Amino acid sequence: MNDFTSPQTFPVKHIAESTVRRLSLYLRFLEEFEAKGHETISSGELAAFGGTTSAQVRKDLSFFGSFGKRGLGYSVKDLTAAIREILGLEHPWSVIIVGAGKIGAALAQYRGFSSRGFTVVGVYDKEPARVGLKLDGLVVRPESELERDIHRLKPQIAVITVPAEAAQALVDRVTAAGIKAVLNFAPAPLTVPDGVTLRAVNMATELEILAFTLTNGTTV
Amino acid sequence: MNDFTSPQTFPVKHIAESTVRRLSLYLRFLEEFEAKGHETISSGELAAFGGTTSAQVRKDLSFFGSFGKRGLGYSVKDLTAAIREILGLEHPWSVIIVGAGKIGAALAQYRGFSSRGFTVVGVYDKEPARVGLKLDGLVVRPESELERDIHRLKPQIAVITVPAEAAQALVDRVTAAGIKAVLNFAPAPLTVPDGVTLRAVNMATELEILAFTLTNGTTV
DNA sequence: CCTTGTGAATCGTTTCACAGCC
DNA sequence: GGCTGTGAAACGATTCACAAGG
Repeated sequence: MNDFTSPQTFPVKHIAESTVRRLSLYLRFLEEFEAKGHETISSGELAAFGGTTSAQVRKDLSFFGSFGKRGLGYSVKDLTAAIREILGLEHPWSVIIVGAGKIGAALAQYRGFSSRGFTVVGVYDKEPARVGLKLDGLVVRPESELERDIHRLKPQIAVITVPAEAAQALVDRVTAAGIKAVLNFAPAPLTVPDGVTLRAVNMATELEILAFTLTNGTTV
Repeated sequence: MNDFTSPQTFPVKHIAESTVRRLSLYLRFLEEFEAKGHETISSGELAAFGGTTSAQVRKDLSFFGSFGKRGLGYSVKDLTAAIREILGLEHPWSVIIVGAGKIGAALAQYRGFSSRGFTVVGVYDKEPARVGLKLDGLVVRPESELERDIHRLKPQIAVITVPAEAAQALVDRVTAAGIKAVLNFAPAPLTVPDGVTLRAVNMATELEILAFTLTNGTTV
């Protein structure tokens, strides 16, 4: 299914979010597997880890090419490289964090980002009391510097960790300044201009889904 | 479709997670709408807020009963109450947080939980340096007290915010002690016994989905 | 013989469209 | 006339099952 000349161009139309989420999971497992010195892996082993089926694993990969050998499985090394490339992790991404409250500060210092190629290049807050605080080598900067810094450092991704009321105005500012993707932790639904990607993580919603499941038996 | 005698029993078989997630979103909007003094709302207004369609809103609600009046819309007050009941938010839930690192501490102090009926009744860490720290009125307790406290306070939900390596062992302990739902923030896939619900939030995966979208154009 | 890659079948979710009711 | 509630149609994702290839 893949174009035989250039393994790095993926002729993709539309990929389901669930597929991308699983690829991210497979990648994590492949890295562990590689660290343990294993050379090959089958779709079944990958599936066991991801809580899915071998057919699902093969289908997920088939959207992007054929990476395995029949009868043998996949080269751990090659598949790791292929998935990193599919996900766009071959080059690092620059991230700014807008809001240096508890969650913003926690994310700024979170090791899991840098270890996967996401570099936090700036943390911003409007509170003078927080500006200047050191978070793991980064100094919190005033929100007034946002536009200047975005033009200078060209980060692609903004993580929004301000209170709900302030979120939309800040998203408007960072997207106007050139940010192309937004990860929203504020409990408010945001809108972004065309061409900008938006994802939201809502802690309260996650707990509410648990509450629903607890009260309605084994549903969901 | 609803049983006419008791509005609080919902004869539900299987509800999609996406439906529950949207209900949580509708509830947030309804509360805002109520605060603004509006008395009724249509499925179209609710849809505009949730980024969905009026048919979707009506279908979501139809799984649980009929709450509106044809030609008129929904009573904001009644629909708010109905969704709170559907989600199981009529009574408060007790939550423990396992791991008092950056993210655990941030969640322990997060207002968005308590304001929606989730009460954090304990925060635990194994590091002696963190035990005794005060987080917004809660004192970090030693992990060794987990079982005793779960038996005593009967929390239903555990939020796991320890490093990946430690996560499975702690989930085993809290589920053995009686926890029925787990929200996992550790970047490790966990397994839970039958009858226990598990959800995972992975910050790195969220960024990776953004990276995929950025590198693959308007896909996902 | 084992495991991949993939059309075809199945299953689940969303959208359509309209009858029913305020 | 306007909006809900809901079967039916359309769409999308997952699972099946098997041909192809090491």
